[in-house]
Amino acid sequence: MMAKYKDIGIKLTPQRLAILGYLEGNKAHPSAEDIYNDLHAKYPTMSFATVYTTLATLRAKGCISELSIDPDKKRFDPNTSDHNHLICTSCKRVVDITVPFDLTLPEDSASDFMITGSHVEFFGICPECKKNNRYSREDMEKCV
Amino acid sequence: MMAKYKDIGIKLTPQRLAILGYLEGNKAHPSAEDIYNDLHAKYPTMSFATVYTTLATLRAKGCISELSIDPDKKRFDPNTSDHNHLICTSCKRVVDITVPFDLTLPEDSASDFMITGSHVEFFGICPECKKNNRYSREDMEKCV
DNA sequence: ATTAATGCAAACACTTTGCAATGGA
DNA sequence: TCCATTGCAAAGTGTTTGCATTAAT
Repeated sequence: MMAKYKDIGIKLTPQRLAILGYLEGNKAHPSAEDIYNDLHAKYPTMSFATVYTTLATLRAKGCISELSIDPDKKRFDPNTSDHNHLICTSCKRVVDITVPFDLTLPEDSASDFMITGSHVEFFGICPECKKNNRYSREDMEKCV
Repeated sequence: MMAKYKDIGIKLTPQRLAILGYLEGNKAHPSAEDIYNDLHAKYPTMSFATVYTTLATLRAKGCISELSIDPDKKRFDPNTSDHNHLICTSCKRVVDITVPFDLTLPEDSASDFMITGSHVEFFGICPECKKNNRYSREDMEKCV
């Protein structure tokens, strides 16, 4: 995410500024629906279409990244620097993992792919779900 | 995936046997649609509903796992043992990575989660897409 | 003034579900 | 026989798109 929105090179409409402001420093890895729901109260004219198209635009500009961490919906991350994630398989909360890992892939394991990146996901049960017993054996086996 | 299907403990209908046979040793990480398309020719009565419900049943029985590697559709893997994946961000081909990684997560990084598993995904461009120039800068930045 | 962005609603893609009919066990 | 499974079609999610209107530059 950029410091000054003008540098992004897109028209700064009130809707886009609201979305940019919402995402700035946001560590919740929100879905499009999360964003719409939270912003619609304050910006009644905010539409789903605008949220979706703005997210697509910001992604194309490299301002945010799209996570396929949740099998049921896309989640968005304003932190585009290299990092990994820890996911609660019960409530789908996602938290950042900033410790680095050595993910050197032996040349002969790469199947002649041109490797461009990697991502580690840890699965688990978050403290809240644990405390409230909101988890089952299935949740624990399920890796999102 | 089990050696003898009887051990799974489900009714072995022709449709389920077809799906089980299709998945056995399958390294393509097919989607429900892939499975339906490939089997429908041979088993004309095979329906989408049966594919979906059978996949859900097999997953609940622990015979297959569901991957959220592809943001647009669920992919299924009959290999339920611990392994990782390499994904072509252009054609969405998924290949197995069997080399192990040390993914020890420091206690203080786990945010009090009860860790239950992990998964590494590598992104890249497969040889076919590379050869046919079926990739863009966007594809290479896109991490599925 | 130009041209891109907006809101709406319809369309789309993937998945799930209700229900009567079927067929394994 | 009995009850789970099937196929169909409808419904349910999440996402994208066409288009007339609006507004940022």
